[in-house]
Amino acid sequence: MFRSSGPGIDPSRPVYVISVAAEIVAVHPRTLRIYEEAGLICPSRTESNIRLFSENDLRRILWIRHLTQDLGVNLAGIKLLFQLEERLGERILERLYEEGNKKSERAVAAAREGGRR
Amino acid sequence: MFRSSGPGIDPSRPVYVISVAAEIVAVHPRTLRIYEEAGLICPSRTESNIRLFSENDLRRILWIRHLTQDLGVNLAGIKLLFQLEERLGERILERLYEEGNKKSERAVAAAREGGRR
DNA sequence: AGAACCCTATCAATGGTGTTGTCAAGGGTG
DNA sequence: CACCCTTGACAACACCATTGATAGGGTTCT
Repeated sequence: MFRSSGPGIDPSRPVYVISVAAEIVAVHPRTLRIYEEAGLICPSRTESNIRLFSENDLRRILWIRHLTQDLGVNLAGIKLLFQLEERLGERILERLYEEGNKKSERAVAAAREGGRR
Repeated sequence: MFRSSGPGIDPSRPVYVISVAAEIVAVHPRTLRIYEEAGLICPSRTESNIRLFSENDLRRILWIRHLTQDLGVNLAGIKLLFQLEERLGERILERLYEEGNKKSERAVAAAREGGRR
């Protein structure tokens, strides 16, 4: 499903520093920090406290983007949805809104292509 | 659970006109019309097109109030949550946030007491 | 060492949302 | 007839989401 899910590549591995992550998902770094403050994402940190985002983090960000930009849900609503997801087992929201997710994944793939040029 | 769930009283029976319903749940009538426009509530109508709210409608409104006022979720988010509830079977959200609901029910009971004076 | 990035924290501008409020013009009912 | 209901529009107010800039300080790489 994910371009980078090939052999030897772990989608949960933290690799992108905030400026790179922000460029890939086409969002201001400030916004990513706000998402983290709101408890919506939780990127890893290096020993020297620098945020590192994984592919899974990017996917989560694009999912948040879909909810806010396309559906108009605010951050409080997204937080509630994520809490629901935790309690009801993994991929319920995503199963329900697969089209949105596929869109997100295409966007990631495209963005990563673009970021690589 | 509901004071009015006694014998002979149907919580799904449409009885309250908008001004009465608004007074009971302590919300402006304008707000209730906006909730309906947003697809969050669907009160019955008389033959002459006048809205009639049931006890269940009031409970739903107080649930919406809890989500917006206490949790800060916006109407788009609530709509999504309601869609989830529909697809995942009845009272999932309410089971998760029982304290909020009990609060809502106490509020309804109190409001109806007050409205009766 | 210096450039370029990261960190936190703060302030501000912009556009959008939620809620209440009011006005108008018209219909139903005591 | 008075009063409440209807829809539709407009406005005010406060708050939120996003982007942007700034300051002071740390990390990484060349």
